[in-house]
Amino acid sequence: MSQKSIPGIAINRLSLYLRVLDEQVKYNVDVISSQELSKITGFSAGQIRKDLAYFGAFGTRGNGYNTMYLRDRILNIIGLHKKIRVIVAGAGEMGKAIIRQSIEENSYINIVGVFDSDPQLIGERITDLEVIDAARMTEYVAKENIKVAIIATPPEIAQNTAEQLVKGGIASILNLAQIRLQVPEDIYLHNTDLAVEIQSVIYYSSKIEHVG
Amino acid sequence: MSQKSIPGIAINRLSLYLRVLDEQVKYNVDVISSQELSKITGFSAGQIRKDLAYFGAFGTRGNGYNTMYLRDRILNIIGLHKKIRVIVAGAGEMGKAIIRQSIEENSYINIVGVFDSDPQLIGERITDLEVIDAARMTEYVAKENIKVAIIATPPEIAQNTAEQLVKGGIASILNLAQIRLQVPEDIYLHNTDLAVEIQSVIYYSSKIEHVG
DNA sequence: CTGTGTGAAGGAGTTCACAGCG
DNA sequence: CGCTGTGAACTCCTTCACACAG
Repeated sequence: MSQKSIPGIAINRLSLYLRVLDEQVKYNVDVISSQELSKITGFSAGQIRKDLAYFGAFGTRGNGYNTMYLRDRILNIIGLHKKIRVIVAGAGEMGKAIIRQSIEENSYINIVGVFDSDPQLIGERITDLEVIDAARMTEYVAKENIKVAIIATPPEIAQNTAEQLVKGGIASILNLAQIRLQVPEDIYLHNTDLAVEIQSVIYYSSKIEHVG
Repeated sequence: MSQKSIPGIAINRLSLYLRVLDEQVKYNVDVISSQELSKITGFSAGQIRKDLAYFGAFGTRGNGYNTMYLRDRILNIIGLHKKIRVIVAGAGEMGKAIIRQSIEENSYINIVGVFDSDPQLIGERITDLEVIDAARMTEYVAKENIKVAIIATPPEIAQNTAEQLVKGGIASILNLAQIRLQVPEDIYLHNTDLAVEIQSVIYYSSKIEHVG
């Protein structure tokens, strides 16, 4: 099952191709070339072809890619066709932002539960989800067989939250808390640290005065 | 001023070293080795030394790095010592989350303005900031000479927002909206797309069943 | 003798250019 | 002929191993 040497970032790009394909399908465009995808996404046409070729030959030579077919292929590659259930730990502003964005702007992300330990938040509704007591999270993950979780808690409790998720049998975590987490080797952990991203942007703000 | 071939990701790691150094200074640790930094951050000791070496020789051989000195050097490298002013476009949940995180958890990010076009939000306070009418953003950026902005608007208005920022003279943008933006070449643009990150985590959730 | 600083080797990801299929 | 699919070249980043300073 281990495809040899697929760049991790290629998966991120597939998500972006998917978004473009959704639009094209909506506008009744049947076929799109790597050249056109390149113009829209900003990635090179060669890279797009290579990304797709990692997983198979989805296009028609001399013609391009069928938008509906390619979209379907990408959904299958990422695993979105299975509508995998995702939970969010933390119902603060970051948790709410994630849930709203996912529900309002992305039909492929299926968030089924939100947890928080703040009694003020428990029971509150975020879109159509009711915030559940975080004390019940481990049990929920185990019982419902949840494999993907997003940590959007304050940094102080993020490690403990991760441990509860692991205890419940989680496979994969997106950590949005501003702290490095320790998890067993067989758990996939991806950190997205917005403070780090901001600081990186600050760094470049002084480096690129009129290039060229 | 163009340092030769510094990996972009190295800057992100510097931000993380900075966070560790802050903690160590707080606990009155005077000296830290690349080995110890490695244990805390999870990056290899060699990589840490190399990252630092891109910018100079900050350690003492046989001893390690002075925590306060190294922290100061990193602040200077990233440009955080100048307390560069940052604005946020969009006062929805994502905007609020960013502002709260920055103000409560990160003393190096200096957010000075928030903008939104929703009359319901204009005038509302987020921590100590009052939401300003988005119609005044371009003028504000120009007048106050703001160089760094975060876009946290709905995707539909993100491109227009970017254009207003550019018109005002922005240098560098962190885009959190779920859309690809077009900006002039001399503007540094970094996209962090949480939907893409989630989908990537979903992809790996089915790929890494008990590695090894 | 410890831990930094660094060239050199290795690996990962991207670009190039073209062969090959429709 | 056009555009995909792909090996080979190239660039970028990481790891390695050791010289060297304190």
